[in-house]
Amino acid sequence: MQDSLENINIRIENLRAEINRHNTLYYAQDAPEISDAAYDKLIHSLRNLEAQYPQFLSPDSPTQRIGAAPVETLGIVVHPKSMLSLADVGNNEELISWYNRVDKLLSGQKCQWVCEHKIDGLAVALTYVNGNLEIAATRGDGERGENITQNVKTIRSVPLTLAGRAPARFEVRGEICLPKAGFKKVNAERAVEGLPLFANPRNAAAGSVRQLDSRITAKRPLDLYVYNLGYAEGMIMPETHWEILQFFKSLGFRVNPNNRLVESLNDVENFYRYWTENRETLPYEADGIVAKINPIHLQEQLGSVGREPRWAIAYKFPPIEGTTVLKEIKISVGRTGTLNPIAVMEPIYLGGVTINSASLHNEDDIRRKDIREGDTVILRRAGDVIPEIVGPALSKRQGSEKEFSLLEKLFDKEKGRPACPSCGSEVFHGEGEVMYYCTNAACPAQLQEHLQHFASRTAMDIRGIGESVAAALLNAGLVKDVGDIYSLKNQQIAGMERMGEKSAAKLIDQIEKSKTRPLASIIYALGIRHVGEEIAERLVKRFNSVDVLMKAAYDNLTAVPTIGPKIAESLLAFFKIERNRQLIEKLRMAGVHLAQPAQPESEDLPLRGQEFVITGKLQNFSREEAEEKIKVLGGTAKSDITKNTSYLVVGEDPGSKVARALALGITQLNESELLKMLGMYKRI
DNA sequence: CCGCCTCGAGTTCT
DNA sequence: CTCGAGGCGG
Repeated sequence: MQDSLENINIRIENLRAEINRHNTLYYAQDAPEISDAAYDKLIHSLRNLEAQYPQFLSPDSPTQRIGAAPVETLGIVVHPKSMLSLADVGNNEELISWYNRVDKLLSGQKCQWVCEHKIDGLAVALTYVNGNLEIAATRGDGERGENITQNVKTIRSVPLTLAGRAPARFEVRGEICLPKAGFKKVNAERAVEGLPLFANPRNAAAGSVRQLDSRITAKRPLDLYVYNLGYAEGMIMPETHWEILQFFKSLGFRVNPNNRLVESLNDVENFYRYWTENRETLPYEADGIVAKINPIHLQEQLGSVGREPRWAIAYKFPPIEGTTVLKEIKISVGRTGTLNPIAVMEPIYLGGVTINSASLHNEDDIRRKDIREGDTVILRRAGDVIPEIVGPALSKRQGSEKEFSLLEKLFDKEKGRPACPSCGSEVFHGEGEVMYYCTNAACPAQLQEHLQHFASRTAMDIRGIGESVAAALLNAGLVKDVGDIYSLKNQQIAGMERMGEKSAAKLIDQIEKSKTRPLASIIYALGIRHVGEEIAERLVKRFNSVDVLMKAAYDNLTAVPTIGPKIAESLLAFFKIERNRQLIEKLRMAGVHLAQPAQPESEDLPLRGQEFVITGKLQNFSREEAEEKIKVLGGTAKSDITKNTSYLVVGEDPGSKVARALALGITQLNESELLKMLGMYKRI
């Protein structure tokens, strides 16, 4: 046993070397040789060995990335060479005049440039001694920063031991950031735990790195991109910035693969333009580009002014937040009759797209933010894509803007009362409610939305009826209520614009198929207020047919779990309206299945009581198909994770649900595991 | 009555 | 993905 200790030490060392090699391949070369799972296995065996033989534990071991016990405070580190900040320009003229100054100082010497992204993160300096990470420090005020060594060691793209021959002592500088995906995950977790959310990835990265307990840092998917040499001792360094970056890469650092070596100012401008358009595609937040003079001797010749080097410049991207004029607040009618205020704005180009309008949700929201027609407003395309009006730019307010009042907006002079903008019907506003409603079930605007909803995938699943076809059917007068689609004739459809024989036949076919949709989908398709997919499902379980449901009294309805007074009244009101009763007759005549035999409730289906949520793309079937299969086996499929969720099925490119599942300790399944689970019961 | 958990409805652009 | 609203338990 005794003599094998030496062997164990060798095994441990070999494992560490192997893991470090894969780290380099993964982070620096971007060319992994093994799967993540295989990598985790290596880490796992190393951790086991180290736990068994603690005498071989080393602070440089890749397992130390899990973090260490908390410290009281972070220490202070004095930077041997101060960390400067960058001068920045905000437009092309400023860039050109900056360039001209430099050109003059260099007396016209031509040189190459390196273009990089200005990643929105936290600048750090890492000191390596004899190839090992010694100290990691924040930028601080440029002279002294905080010691964050323990925390930085948990970041996987930070090499703890270098892969090649390095200077005896040197400092590398870079940016620690939290990639967008990681940011979303972290915030999702915090939301679950009820903690305040980080405003942006930069704050999240800074907060993570300054943790006193590095075990918390270890859980944040931080990244490091290196971009500068601080200083180096004991080795001759390459003569250009570009070569230094390549050298860093060979040592195992992650260098941004988007960096470019270019020839002229024109190339710099092109780099900037390209990334202004495409920055949304980057995995991290970038707030601009940085252009650096490539030859080190020219950098030295230029030196610095104050706290800013003269050989580099930051060129900021136009903000993803912008201001524009709110021309008018329009009211649109939703499918349930909700009257929604929409901001119509001067078109503004923001983050790669031109935005014309944004929802203002409701009157309360508008009042709260004090948004007025004519205001210059601040528009944001936050984390996700949907534009949001943040508020008015008060400094631009003239005084002529008018406060918004929905009722005033809806006021019809001829009728002497507020009226629906589409049909002129009366408007209803429930006590204590935020939303206003159009009271006319036959309102054309509502009808179009309703038709689209009726045809939607989760309702009647009639492919081919989208916005334009729905509008066309209504305009042509072919459809007065959704039931009319069942009496459409091929020639009628083919006669409409942009509709040929073939599409018409297809549509008729789809409509025919929809007659056998599950009863719950049909009830959902009716568009009864407060009755979505979930409630429809419960109603079917209890009542089995539309006829029974129509006859159900208030008490029968509220006896169903999760159905209370509001939903019961909404159902009663719906079925009381003559028009709706006629619609149901129309559906019946057309042969739509309005009843469904009682499900064998007591029969023990294999997945009974199991709740599934699916995230990401599946390979073998669509999400809907997968959900259908789960339901057939007695399971339920939901769209959101709750504490009752049994499994999260994780497909390709999953969303923030993974984080939620982790936080709630919910079992995750990959697609093949789901298939296995479904396959086991295939015969049933 | 309040706070928690879910569900429902609307949402921009290409 | 967000907020509002409904249902229900404490």
